[in-house]
Amino acid sequence: MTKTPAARRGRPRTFDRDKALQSAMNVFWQHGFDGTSMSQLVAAMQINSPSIYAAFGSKEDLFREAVEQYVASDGSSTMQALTADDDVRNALRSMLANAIQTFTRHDEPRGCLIVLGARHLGPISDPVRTFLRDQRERIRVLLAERLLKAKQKGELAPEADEKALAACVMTFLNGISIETVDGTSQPTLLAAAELFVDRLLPR
Amino acid sequence: MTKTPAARRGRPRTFDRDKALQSAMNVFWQHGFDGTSMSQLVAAMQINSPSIYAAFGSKEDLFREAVEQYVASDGSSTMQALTADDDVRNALRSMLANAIQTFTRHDEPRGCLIVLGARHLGPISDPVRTFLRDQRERIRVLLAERLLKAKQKGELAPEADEKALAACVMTFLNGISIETVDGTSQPTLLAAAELFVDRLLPR
DNA sequence: CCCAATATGTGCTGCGTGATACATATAGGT
DNA sequence: ACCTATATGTATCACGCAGCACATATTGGG
Repeated sequence: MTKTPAARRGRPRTFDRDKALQSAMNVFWQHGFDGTSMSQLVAAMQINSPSIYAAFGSKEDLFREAVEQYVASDGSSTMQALTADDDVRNALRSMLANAIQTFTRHDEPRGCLIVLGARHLGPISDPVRTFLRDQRERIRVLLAERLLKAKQKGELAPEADEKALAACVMTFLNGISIETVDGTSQPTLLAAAELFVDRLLPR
Repeated sequence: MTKTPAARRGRPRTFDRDKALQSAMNVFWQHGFDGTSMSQLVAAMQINSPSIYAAFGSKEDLFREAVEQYVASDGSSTMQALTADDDVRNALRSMLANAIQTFTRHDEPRGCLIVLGARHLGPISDPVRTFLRDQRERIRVLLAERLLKAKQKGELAPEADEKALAACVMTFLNGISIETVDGTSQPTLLAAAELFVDRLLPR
């Protein structure tokens, strides 16, 4: 017993609900929930705000639907990579590669909607954003210098790539910030960090 | 020739500029730049907004000073750990441990101001935030399941801790999002990911 | 043909934002 | 004492925000 067409009464929609949701998802993906204003959504979806509210409920409801759509499309392909290959290493590699490509697919990279969606993000020219990025770059340089020194002292294999290692540590360090705010317990993070260092710099 | 006391004219300040800056830093640390309102700053610093503008210039100038203070205090102790120990592994371990403790030191964990400062973050009860955290938790579970399967198939050492490994991958994955919006190039990230997987899951 | 039901567009509301104008208060210089 | 310079507190500005009231338009059912 499939659902009947239901023969809806009243004036029909003049826009495609799925396409409108897709447009909304892209705006949310780029700017986060708080960083996205109704006027931006109105412009991107090409619908006036009362129609948005009528069709989706509220800004928050719209966001939730957008996230579900994201998970079902971009997100699921990344997760499929995890189970597609029989070999764990290949599976992990292709999953991470898939994620990186998804996050950088657009003109202005957006990262992961699930990870950054609750966060505002101003324009790429935002002086605050640029300022902070410079601060982070300094840390990356310090890490590479420290690793280079270790390599010269013979603590690391001569063929070790200190810049790639620094990039690894930097990524891990950035991830820690997300996790702490997420509420991941301190012991869990400390254990993960121990494991990370032990594996990254084998004796 | 040290700088003369300068014998400032006019009505003197009734508040301690450094303490006010410290208070501002804490608010920015907790809520990010956009997420912090002037009224929050007024409440935390115990100064009316005209005095804040007179003493610090603008909200953005105040934020920059707050970040510099952060780098000079909390940030520098983390970075000192990197050079304190002669052994690279110990140095990296203690740096990461120091960072984790700094990020989780307060009632509500704040992560790193440098990493998250350009991003808004609502209250911990924010339904949007909770919703997204749940989505991320699902990914962590999927990762652990995949790794457990691999362990059972003998692809991983029997003593491997799939949950700790999943936590590691999760942290790395979260970090990738930060890096992509930072503008780190795709090849750099892909290389770091390759290196990460190779080291994390040794044959 | 008229009614009920749904969609659309105009224009608004109350609120919080970052920032400031203005009058007043308090200091040093001469 | 008077002038200049700085700090403070009140009260306010114009603006953008999420959301909605209301009238109008367009459909199917009877």
